[in-house]
Amino acid sequence: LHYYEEIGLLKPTARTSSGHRLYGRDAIERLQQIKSLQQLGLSLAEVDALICGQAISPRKIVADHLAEVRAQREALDQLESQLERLARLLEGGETDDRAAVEVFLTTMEAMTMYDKYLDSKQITRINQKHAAADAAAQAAWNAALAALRDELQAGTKPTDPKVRDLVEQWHKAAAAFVPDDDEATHEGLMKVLHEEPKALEQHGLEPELFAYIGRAVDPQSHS
Amino acid sequence: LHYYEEIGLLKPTARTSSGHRLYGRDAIERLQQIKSLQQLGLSLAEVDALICGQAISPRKIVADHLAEVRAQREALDQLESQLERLARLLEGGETDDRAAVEVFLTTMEAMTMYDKYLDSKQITRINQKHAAADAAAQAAWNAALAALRDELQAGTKPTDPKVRDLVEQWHKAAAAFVPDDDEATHEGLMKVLHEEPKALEQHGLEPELFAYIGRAVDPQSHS
DNA sequence: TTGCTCCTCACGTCACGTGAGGTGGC
DNA sequence: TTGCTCCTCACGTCACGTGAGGTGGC
Repeated sequence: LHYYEEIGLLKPTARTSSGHRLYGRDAIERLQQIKSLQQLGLSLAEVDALICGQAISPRKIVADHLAEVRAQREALDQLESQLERLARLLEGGETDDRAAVEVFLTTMEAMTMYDKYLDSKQITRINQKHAAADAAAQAAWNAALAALRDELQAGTKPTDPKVRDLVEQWHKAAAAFVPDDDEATHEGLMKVLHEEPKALEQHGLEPELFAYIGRAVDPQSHS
Repeated sequence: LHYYEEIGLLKPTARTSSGHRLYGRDAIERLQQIKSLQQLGLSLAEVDALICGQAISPRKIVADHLAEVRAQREALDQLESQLERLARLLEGGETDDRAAVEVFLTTMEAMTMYDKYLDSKQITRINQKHAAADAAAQAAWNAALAALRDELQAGTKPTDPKVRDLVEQWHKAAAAFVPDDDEATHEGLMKVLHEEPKALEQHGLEPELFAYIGRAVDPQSHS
């Protein structure tokens, strides 16, 4: 209240001889106006412009503010769903706090990585599919990768039918985790895996193994 | 970036002989972590607690923040609809800025008054009904009030059948503006009119006229 | 020599909140 | 005399941004 006086918004109606502030009806009404306008999210500078009769169009101020509030709310909407996503990912995790922080930071990193290549709808769909996938699908994925790793270490050529067969199995296992009706999602995921080595790591894939699979699918590829 | 250093969040990996800061891979990774956590809406103090390994449960932090963000978003939702309401009310109004400010402040005042007695759903319904009402309904309302005002000035007793008949007409006109299927809305509106003289004024009713109508409806009332 | 970036230090932002130290009215 | 509220003045908040004035590297 003293602050409003300092910036010239609200003057006490009078002062007692000892200096105490006295507020009359008019001052109280003005205070209520100020508070109402503030509740709309207007800054005190804007409130001042309106109340002190700077002849500014209130329609414009309200419209501008509405646009701003809409933008903020949309940002908060997005933030909310991101936090929900994060909360779900952390749900079953570590109970030890130090380890949990590790997981947390890694998860965050993964999320920002995926956000670079996929939009929020695509990510939501991937998460849904991922949550719906059962343990068997996970096991199949791991088994295919382990077998491929063995072939890589044994020096089997990527063009070998055995390898191609394993890659085929791996693809089938992957299909349980990824929506299969959207080409853009597929492309985005492949981009992540190609350009972010850390993303490979988080899925239990070494870059060498990924390159090996790549050569099995497309023998012309050089990477 | 200098600020992060000041509060001890991020140290440059090294300095050149002339004092220029050099940031290595590790510092950049840390910076990305900081930025990610900030984007989630965490304060730098919380980021510091997480990153510097104060062993704080990230699940709790995320859950707390999610609750906070939800509350903020709900507040913004409400603010948004309030601003929309205000924008609609100002839509057809004054083009002169100074007069518009008057209307604006009066409208604001009315809105805060109604908000004290009715919840947002009730207000939305009233506004819908109000917007749907045609000019004839408005004319009927005005005519009934004008006739009642004449009877009051002529000294007709409120118990007179003529007056009761006019009050009946006024009630019918009012029904065009107010949802008729919710008792609570009715009660709230009556409370506003009884306790806020300014609300009466905004509807073109003097307190004396309102009291006169009150006596016509309920002769026992003393006010 | 001329720009250029980087340095440090300090102050401003926004709407208050919180003391420190003092005084008037009951 | 004892609490109580009110006064003024000044500094803190949060995450920087923006100068002022200076210096190193090309």
